[in-house]
Amino acid sequence: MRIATWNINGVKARIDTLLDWLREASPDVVCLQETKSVDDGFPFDPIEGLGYNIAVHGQKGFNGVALLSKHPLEDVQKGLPGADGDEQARFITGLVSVDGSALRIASAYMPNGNPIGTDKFAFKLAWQQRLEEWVKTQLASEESLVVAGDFNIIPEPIDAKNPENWVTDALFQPEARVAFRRLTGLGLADALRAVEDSGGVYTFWDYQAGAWQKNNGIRIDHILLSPEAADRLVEVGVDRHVRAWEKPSDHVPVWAELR
DNA sequence: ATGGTTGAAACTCAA
Repeated sequence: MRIATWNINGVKARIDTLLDWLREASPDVVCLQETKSVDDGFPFDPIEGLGYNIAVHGQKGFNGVALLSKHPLEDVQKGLPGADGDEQARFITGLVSVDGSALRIASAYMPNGNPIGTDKFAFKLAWQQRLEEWVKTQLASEESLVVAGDFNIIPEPIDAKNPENWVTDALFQPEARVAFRRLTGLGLADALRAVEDSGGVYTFWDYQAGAWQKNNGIRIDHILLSPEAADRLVEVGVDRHVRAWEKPSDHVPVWAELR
């Protein structure tokens, strides 16, 4: 079964691109981020037409996450626990059942956190802490777990074409990277790093300053797997060709094939 | 150092 994550940067503006990619890649489950749509405006019909069940957690203008699944989607939960009054739609999980075995899948859109030294960066660190607590709870249960999404974290210097350009950016701050490393320390495998030599593999290229043309990219979209899920991992990929399509998102899909 | 681009929705913000 193939599980993918993609920061789509506006699901309504990107619907034709999304449908083209769904037809091409035919993933079983897709975690979307930055849908930038209220739930009522989400383009359910054309996606359902390709055989997907859909769960959405949107808000007006910004953020927004969704799960698409060719298999039954149960026990959907919206929002990341741990902070009263957090209205930002950045987290949705569901239980996907295939052949009698269940997999807990989360679509996560971690705060960007720029600029550093502001309440935005503090919110990012707090959100990472809340995600860690949620993961700990899940790992204590019997379910296999996949946390996929835009983590807005460059884990290591090899995950950026020009790491020196990111030293003052929230995506490359030591505190945020350490928080990401705590997730892998809990036993979650960074799928791409586990299977491939992931140096020089990027998932995001800025729209500005010809970043794509210069391959000035970063790897910030990740698929994290619990030990039982990692045992089933057979292949990982980044669909970088999608970045060259017309009207692309600034992110490309990342996927993992599980037995 | 600055400016470079995009989406959503409102004439600016977040990324």
